[in-house]
Amino acid sequence: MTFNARRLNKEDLDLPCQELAIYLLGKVLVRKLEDDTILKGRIVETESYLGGEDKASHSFNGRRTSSNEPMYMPVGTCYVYFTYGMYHCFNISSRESGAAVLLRALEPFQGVEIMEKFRSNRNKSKQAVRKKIKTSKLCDGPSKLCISFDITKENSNKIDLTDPENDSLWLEDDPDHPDWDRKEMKIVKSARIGINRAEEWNSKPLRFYVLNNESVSKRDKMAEMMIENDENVE
DNA sequence: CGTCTGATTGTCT
DNA sequence: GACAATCAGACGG
Repeated sequence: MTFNARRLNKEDLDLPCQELAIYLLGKVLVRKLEDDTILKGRIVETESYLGGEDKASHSFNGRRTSSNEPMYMPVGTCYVYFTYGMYHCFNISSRESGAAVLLRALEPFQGVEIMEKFRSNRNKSKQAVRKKIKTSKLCDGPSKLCISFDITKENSNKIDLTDPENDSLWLEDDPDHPDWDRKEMKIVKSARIGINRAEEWNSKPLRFYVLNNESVSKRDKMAEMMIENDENVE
């Protein structure tokens, strides 16, 4: 049951990479499957990947291949990247050409049973040993959210999230959802996760997540302390 | 809670 | 041929 959900358009998303990453926190990713099932999750963790100087970005130094092409496409284009031989990562291109926002975690609230099915079907461990995944942990990582939402390079790469003709994947503003109070949302800024090369870019605060949200993939205690201190000052 | 390791394959050099 | 924007499971405190 949701209220006043509004689909986000080009103008909403037309922001520089880092601003878009922050803007997306609290927004809702919606997926409509072939059988019309609707999956929804609130975005609670994002990362910015800039172009040019950003060594951790696939578009570093203007690098342009058939694979990273969506990073150079208009705002709101999906860039799905296949990695580690078995996982996908889901990005949304930003205003600047060659920059995109990686979605790292969602708080699922609709279609949870389907997500559980997608997740456990991937697990190769024996059924008997298989543990039930906590709802808040269904999408607490960039590849886990792709598995839960059945997002692959094949079915979602280069899709325009703002195209009204596209009814399989889009974003919504959902300010009046009963169990979500936007005013309570505090944003933590920390270093990105899983970046090995890229030296000095490792430390830059290009990851953004909602403080105290159970679905965040990895907490940064130091960064969270900074926020607590800021509160005391006010 | 934290740290470590094996799995697995498309993509680029 | 080496690497990768990860994950699940194992093990230690």
